Amino acid sequence: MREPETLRERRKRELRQQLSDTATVMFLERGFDAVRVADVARACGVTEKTVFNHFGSKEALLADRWDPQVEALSARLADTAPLDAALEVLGEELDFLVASARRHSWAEVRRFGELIRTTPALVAHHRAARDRLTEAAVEALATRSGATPDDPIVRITAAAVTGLWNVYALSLQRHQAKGAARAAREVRADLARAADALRQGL
Amino acid sequence: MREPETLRERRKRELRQQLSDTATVMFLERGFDAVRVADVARACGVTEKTVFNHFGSKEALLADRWDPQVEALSARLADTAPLDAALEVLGEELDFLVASARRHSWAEVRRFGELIRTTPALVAHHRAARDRLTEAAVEALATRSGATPDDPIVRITAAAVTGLWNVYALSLQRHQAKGAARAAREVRADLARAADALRQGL
DNA sequence: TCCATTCGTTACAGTCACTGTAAACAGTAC
DNA sequence: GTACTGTTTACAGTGACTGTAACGAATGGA
Repeated sequence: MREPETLRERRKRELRQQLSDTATVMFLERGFDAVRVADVARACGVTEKTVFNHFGSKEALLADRWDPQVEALSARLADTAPLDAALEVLGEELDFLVASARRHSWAEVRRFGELIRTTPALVAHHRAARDRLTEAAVEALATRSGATPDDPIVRITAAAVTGLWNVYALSLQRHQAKGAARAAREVRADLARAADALRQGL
Repeated sequence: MREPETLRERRKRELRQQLSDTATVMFLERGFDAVRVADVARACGVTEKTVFNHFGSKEALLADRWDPQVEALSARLADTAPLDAALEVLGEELDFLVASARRHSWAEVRRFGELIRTTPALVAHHRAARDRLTEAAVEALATRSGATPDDPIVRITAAAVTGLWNVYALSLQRHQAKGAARAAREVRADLARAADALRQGL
């Protein structure tokens, strides 16, 4: 079923990757605002316009983990209870973080989080991604339950589930000083407590 | 306790109001993107720079209802259970909408919502406001319960409560064609259902 | 192997939100 | 009246993002 990749497609994919990787490193080194899109373009030997042909905005250059998470959540929600689905996805995300910490360093991972948290434009981008997550949850929950995506129960469930990402982000920030493994454990515990609260009712 | 307002202060307040009102009308008439900040400035007999002295961004020019809602929610949460507090605030917001519909017209109110929903920059602004709401809820809940603002239970509660604004927005959109009074009633019902779901547990 | 089409890159010109600064110009306090 | 203070202005920038036309290189078919 999978067509062999044509040369044009490979070049495109590789350039895209190079742009994103280069930009991410530059952002981490100098800060998001201190890097101009033209800088990233020059570093990759292309025109500024080319960058915008590949990415819709400067923020989109940052290699973040949102798309995989949205996809993972959608997939899980098809056959798992909402809260469990969220906990599984976030658990995998923690695994990914710990693995990243091994590949690079925990300090690097922390700096990445810090960058997102302290850059207004990236915070906004982050919020947009969260909305995409909620929308995906609504979609999946509606499909599963046979309700319309307008159903208030579906909506509030999706919102509550997405709230766990809130807890995740803050808990991670809170426990990060304890090191990768320990932090991951604490975050898991916080998430479990939050999920229990939702299960039991407010 | 209240100092009499000096002339400078009055001028400032009035200009600010004029800028916001003028901009809002222009946005509704021509669309957000078709109005340049310089246009608003010119319409008010002032420089573009002056506009930015009063408002931090073009989006902030739009007269929205977020600040009062954030304040109202904070206040209620001090002495009311979270879900009830949210329902009361949103109920008052519906009253306000119905009153606005009487003052202007329901069509006008709908166009305002449409403007916000269809303009990406305003959607983003809206998301930022929602975060402020959540943050205010966290603050109030933590104070009330004696927990820290980092507490996962506090966080998830705040997120779930803020989720009701999600339901509100969508429910309003869904029922708007039925007219102000009827729509308000339906939205109230949807909110009550969503709140019950949270109370009972997911 | 040649040709036509397709598609990404480039050069270039432009828009517009937003910023910094210094000078002019109030209102305010004494 | 005079010094002080806060706001507006004129002006000159920055940088993200867009549209367009020309160019060149991969592609698919003859």
